[in-house]
Amino acid sequence: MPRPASPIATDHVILALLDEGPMHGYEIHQRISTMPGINKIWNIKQGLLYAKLEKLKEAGFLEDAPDHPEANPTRRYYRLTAVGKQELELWVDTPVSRARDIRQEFLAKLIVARGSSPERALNLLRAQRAVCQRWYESLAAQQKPQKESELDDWIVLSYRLFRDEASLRWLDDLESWLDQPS
Amino acid sequence: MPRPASPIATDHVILALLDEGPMHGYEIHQRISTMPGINKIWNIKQGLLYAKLEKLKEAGFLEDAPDHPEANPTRRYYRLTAVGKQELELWVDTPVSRARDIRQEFLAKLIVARGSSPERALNLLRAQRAVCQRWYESLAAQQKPQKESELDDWIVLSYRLFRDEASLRWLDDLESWLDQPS
DNA sequence: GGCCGCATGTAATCTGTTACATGATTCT
DNA sequence: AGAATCATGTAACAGATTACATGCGGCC
Repeated sequence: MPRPASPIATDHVILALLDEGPMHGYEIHQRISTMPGINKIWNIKQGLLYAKLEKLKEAGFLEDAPDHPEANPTRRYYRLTAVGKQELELWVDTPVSRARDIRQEFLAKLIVARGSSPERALNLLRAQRAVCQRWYESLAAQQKPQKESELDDWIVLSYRLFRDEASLRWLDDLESWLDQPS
Repeated sequence: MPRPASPIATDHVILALLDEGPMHGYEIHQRISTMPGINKIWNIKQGLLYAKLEKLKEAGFLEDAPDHPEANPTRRYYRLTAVGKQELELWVDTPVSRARDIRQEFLAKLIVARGSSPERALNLLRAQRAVCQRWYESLAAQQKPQKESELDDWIVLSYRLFRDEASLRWLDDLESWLDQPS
């Protein structure tokens, strides 16, 4: 199964839920749409969820759990496979590599990581901060163009500088916030 | 022709290019992929561009320009219609209504507006700032949850606060930068 | 009986990406 | 002649949304 080029956060949140134990589609949908934090980031449509579950099964990340006590023709339970678990762990511990992925994917990782352990969340936070720092520095290394003709390039660049600088400060704030359980 | 729910910036950049005069598909693609600023935001795939041109024609925003001196079976020229021009003007002067649309769509509008006139760009900038301010205030009105269970909600909220605050400062900076042609 | 909530899906449509097919023109 | 670039498109596929279809069970 080819790994998608840009990892899809929604899939991994499904895996994270199933890490708690076998679950059926409807329940997954209920859980996701009421999960604090996650339900502010995106909402998955029911139709798509069922399709995704089948795909995740084909990819080997999930398997049917017909032995589940409540499994029956009207309730189809899925369970996380070892491969799925491994995929999940890797995803959680890997910071995102594009600034635009902070908004949804990094937030999802962080929430999932916090559900696992505070240390894990802190490690992710620090790893992401280091990546963020590199983005910022490579942007800052580009100098303002003098020519009027390149002012449009600079507008885009300046936006990214503000955005990445804000991300850095936010990550710092969050770290000190999560570090001391006050 | 139904207006798409979330306006598509790429379509309007195509309209903006054609506002300069009739052009054929290949030329539009070349222009877009070398346009300062715009080419930092997105790149349109050739295959998609030709499909889009046909759709924009069906929607009445463009029309064929077979009377163009260089039009021939191998070069198909399009021209902006009055409806297309109107659609373009409206798009340029309307600030984006979701924070996430700053990154691509607002930047595209701003660059197109600057191509039209400095005043237009400044007006857009100020209108967007007002919208941004409202986002920020409605976010800031929500208080921190006390319960541990809602900390995940707060993480998402705090991210948005940082992001929107950075957008505001950036817009202010840009305004003073563009206001005085130094 | 009729409605609501549970539970699973399918079909149509849209937007976009990748890759390919086709042929003309221009450059060396 | 051959290669690069100009120029237009098609086909296959992927991801998501919307809307619909189906059936079960409990409640009023």
